[in-house]
Parts: sequence; structure tokens; C-alpha cells
Amino acid sequence: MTSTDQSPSANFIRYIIIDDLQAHKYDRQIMTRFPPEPNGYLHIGHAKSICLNFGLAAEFAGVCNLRFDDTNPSRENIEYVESIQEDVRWLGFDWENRLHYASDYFEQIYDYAVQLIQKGKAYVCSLSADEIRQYRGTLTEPGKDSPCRNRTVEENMDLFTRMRNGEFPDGAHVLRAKIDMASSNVVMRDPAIYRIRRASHHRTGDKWCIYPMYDFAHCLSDSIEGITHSICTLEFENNRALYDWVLDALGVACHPQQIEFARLNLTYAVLSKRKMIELVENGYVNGWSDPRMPSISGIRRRGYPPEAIRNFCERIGVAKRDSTVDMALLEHCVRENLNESTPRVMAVLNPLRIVIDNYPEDQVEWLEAPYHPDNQQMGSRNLPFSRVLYIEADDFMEDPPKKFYRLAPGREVRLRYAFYIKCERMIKDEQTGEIQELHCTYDPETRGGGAPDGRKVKATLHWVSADHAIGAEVRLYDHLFTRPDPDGAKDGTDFKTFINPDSLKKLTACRLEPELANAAPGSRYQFERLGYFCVDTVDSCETALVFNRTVTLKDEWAKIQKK
RNA sequence: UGGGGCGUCGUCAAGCGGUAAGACACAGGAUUUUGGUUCCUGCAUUCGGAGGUUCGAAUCCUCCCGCCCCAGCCA
Repeated sequence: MTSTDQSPSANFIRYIIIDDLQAHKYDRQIMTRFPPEPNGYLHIGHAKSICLNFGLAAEFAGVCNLRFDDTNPSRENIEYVESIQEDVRWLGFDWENRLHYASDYFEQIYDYAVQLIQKGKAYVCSLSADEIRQYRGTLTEPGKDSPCRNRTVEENMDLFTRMRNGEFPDGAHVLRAKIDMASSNVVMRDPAIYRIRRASHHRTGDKWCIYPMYDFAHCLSDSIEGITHSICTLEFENNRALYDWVLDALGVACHPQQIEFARLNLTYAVLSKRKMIELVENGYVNGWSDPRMPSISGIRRRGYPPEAIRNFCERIGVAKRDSTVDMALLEHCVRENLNESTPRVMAVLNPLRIVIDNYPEDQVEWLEAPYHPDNQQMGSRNLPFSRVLYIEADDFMEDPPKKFYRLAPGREVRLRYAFYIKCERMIKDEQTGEIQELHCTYDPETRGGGAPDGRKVKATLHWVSADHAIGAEVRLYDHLFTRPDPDGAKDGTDFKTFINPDSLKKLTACRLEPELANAAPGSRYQFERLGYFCVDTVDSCETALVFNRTVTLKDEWAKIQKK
């Protein structure tokens, strides 16, 4: 964790912990946990939970466990447990020796189920899934008791043992908690806590053919680990009654407090596992690590630094109201971090050739350019300047509007860290009228970029020397969706309808200053006046550099143009 | 229409009976060899609505309105 991390802001969970600490509620350190199900990749919404759980533990001298909630072998797999660990680690958190799996507790959880049966608080139900649904009633009508509800303890023990022994086919029986079929909270209408599922588990293999349900396994896993504060999202609020019921019914020593908070939503993005899978599987994006995806692997490849994500998670706060955070805040956090951490470098994305007519044919001079304007510690490099250069095509206009103060016929501008140049004439394609190259003159007195006579120039342009520049592909990313609320259409229009067709633009004729030839995969730079970019970790290689645009610089001129 | 939650600036979000923090966004201005950064300034007489209690209410009470979650042998 770095010093740039945001200082903690007030939130209700922090207050609960402070109160608990002051009341000496625990005779030990506080303990939280991040409990992902290994059935998909993590996204920035999970980052909020990870930062919350690990952050709170760190702040109050406690610890946070990483626990895989792997109770459903038919949807989970090892690939996900690995990617999840990689992502949590990348975010900057360390679970040390506290890596756990709910599956590690299967034997204990089974014993607890037996205890429940023996206390007359659970029974084996032989209704079909469909029948159970019918017996459950509706939101407004109570359910009715299963005909199996009054089986004897002996009968239940016999059946449950045989369930474990594999004597029944999948779905034949289910173990249910005996609570209240008339409860106004549907979760409490004798919920299933164990089902028969003949599926090979990624950790326990074929040892089990019955698996505990979330509501049974989660609270017990928390209890077994000694969790003090079990933080989860709002949709589990109704389940808290069951969480507490199970732990009370069993009379366990450790009864953690479940606390719910609102999950993160982001504008111009879609954060549900189901929708992200849809994007990946139908090829709308190139896999989970596509830089346009809000997955942790996507934003990592995009170049977002982990510090920026942590900062973002602190700034958005933690509360119970449903909310959608503006993507602009995330981008702000990314720029804030990159602004100070990143070396400045020059790259021309859409090259326009310019010839300096009064510059000697074969001359090259090397001009010193600092890597960071406000941090000399980052050092400098020398840039080659020669007769033929490239500048950004957008930096020239034949017929400039009022507020355009870059290069135009007859106008003088500065080339960053180099010279003042003046546009003398342009060469156009006679057929298309397209501008092919510019002819300029330079003022040798302005070497380095300052004019001895004090004359001012309105713009400074980035540039590269044509003979020295190296080529690269640059990928420009934009929001994946065209509307801030892709799944908010009143008429129910599918979110995929709003995919931004311009969310990815590949530029293949980019010219970069020679220094970049050695750029390592993953390294981040600011391309002056353009934005922050990083070397792609998948497609880039020494002979064919590929850069991803992480985020643009704020752009006053772009704003003016929009008006 | 049952139960559980939530409603404070465009977006997040503090506030917990003493008279509306902060951030992002937005709008001006200063500085600037990045139209970047930095720095100033502005931006809720009002807290979903209506009543009530109180010297005093976003905070307490009542009623109303709106939004979210729950009827998986998913988590």
C-alpha cells in the first residue's frame, strides 16, 4: 500500500466496529473475510468488497481471510480459484496463511447437520423440487408443511446417512431446516440445507455426493474461522434471519455479525456476472481480460494501477442505498495516480509529415527532455531532432476556427523541448485535397523551446523525428456502452443494443520516440498531450509493440469542439 | 397485495435534535514549454412529500409516495 492511498472516510460499518471495540465485544482481534464463489472472474464490484474487508481488518489491527465458497461443484472450477487469488494479490492484499475453502469444512458442516437432526431441527424431505416449490407458498400466502416434516429423528438420521452414502439418486431427497412454513420471510420456510449432487468437486473429488447449501455452509464457515464481522451485499439481507437461526439452533461458540452494504454499480458498464459472461461468450469483447471489461483482469491489462482502484473504493464510500458511481470518478482516480507516477514520452498516433526547409539535410541534434515536468528525480532522455518530423494530424488545420491555436498556415508554434516552427506551405493531394505534408521553417534561436526575444506562441506540439521514430500499434479504448445505464432502458431494450461500436480503435501507423523500443510489457507512460498508455501484456512483443490507452488526458479542446 | 431494506446537490456521500462536510462532474478565473498538472472561485435557504412534537428537526412521531431485494435442491 502506498502513501497515495485515500484516508478512510466515515461509513456505518466502520462505526459498528468502533462501537464493538469500545464495548470490548471480542476478546480477540476482529476478523473479516472475502468469500468469493470460484465460478467466475472478479470485477471492480468485488474490488469494493475486497478493499472493504481487507481495509477494515488492517485499519483495526485485525485480519481478513480469503475463503472460497465452493459448495456447488457443478459450477465451480480451479481456473477461477487461481484467477481470483491473482486478482486479490494484484490489488495489493495479503491473506498470508489464511487461505480457506468451505470445502475444508465439509466434515464439520456435516456433523452440524447431524446435530440439527438430532435436535429435531432438520428433516429429510422427499418431495420433488417442483413439489417443494409448490409447498413453499407465495410472497402473500403461507406455505404448507411437507408430509415429511414429522419424520422421526431415527428416520431422518437413517435417510441422511444413506444420502451421504450415495444410496439415492440426485434430487431424491434434501435435508431441510425445520423452521416455519408460514414465515413472512420466505427464506425461513424450511430451507433446504443439503442436496444430493453427484458432481466431482475441484478439491474433494468424489468424496461427497451431498453438498451443503450457501445458507448453511456460509454462516458455519464464518463461525468455524472465528469471523467477527461477516460483510456481504444487500441481497443477503433476507438471509440474515437464517444465518442467525442456524448458529443459534446449533449453539455455536462464535456467532459473527452479518452486515450488508450496497454493491457497486458503474455508469457505462455492466457489472453482473451473467451479463459479463454474455459479452465474453458471444464475442462482443475478446475474453475476460479485454481492456474494456470491468473485470480486474481487464482493468489490469488496460493499465489501471491497483493504487488507483483502492483509492476509488475508498472514495465511493460504503452505504446501504443502491447507487451508481460515475465512471468519471474511476477515471479521475486513475489519472490522479498516473499523473504523478508515469514518465512523459512523445508518440504521434496519426502522423502528419513535416519538412523543416531551413534545417540542414543530414543534421541530427539530440535535445534533452525531462521525463516528468514536476519531478526531476525521474530524469530525462535525449530526443533526436532532424529535418523531417511527424506531428499529430489533428494539430494542424488549414482553416482554423477561432479557438484553435495549434498549427495553421503562416502560424508559429513550439515543438516540445525543441524549436519554434512556422508553417510556410502545405502540399495537398490534387485528387482528394488531402494534406500530405507541411513545409515549415524553424528558428535556431529557440533551441529547447524558449525564445530569447521573448515572443510567445500559443501552442506546444508533440512530435517525433521521422528517421528515428519506431512504429507501434496503439489501441484506443472508450466506454463499452453508449449510454450511462445500459440496462436501464424503460422499454426493456437489451443492454447489448447499447454496445459502443467505437469502443476500440486500432491505430497501426503510430510513430514513437526511439526510447520506447525498450518498453517492457505492462509499463505505463504518458504520451504527452494524449493520455496514459501501457504496453499490452498479451499482444506486444519486441518487434511489434502494442500499446493500450488506459485513459485520455483531460481535454479542454475536445470540450470546446463539442460545443 | 406478505416480509426485508433504502430515499440528503447531476453522481457518490458525511450528518444521529443546535441551524446542510467532502469528492467527482459542471461553470468561471490565475499560472503553465502538455488546451495536462497546480491554484483560486462558484455550485442543496434545503434533506422524497404532507402533517405533528420542540425555543430549535435532514435528524423524533404519524401518514403518504417512490425505488431495491426475497417464492433455486444458485451464491
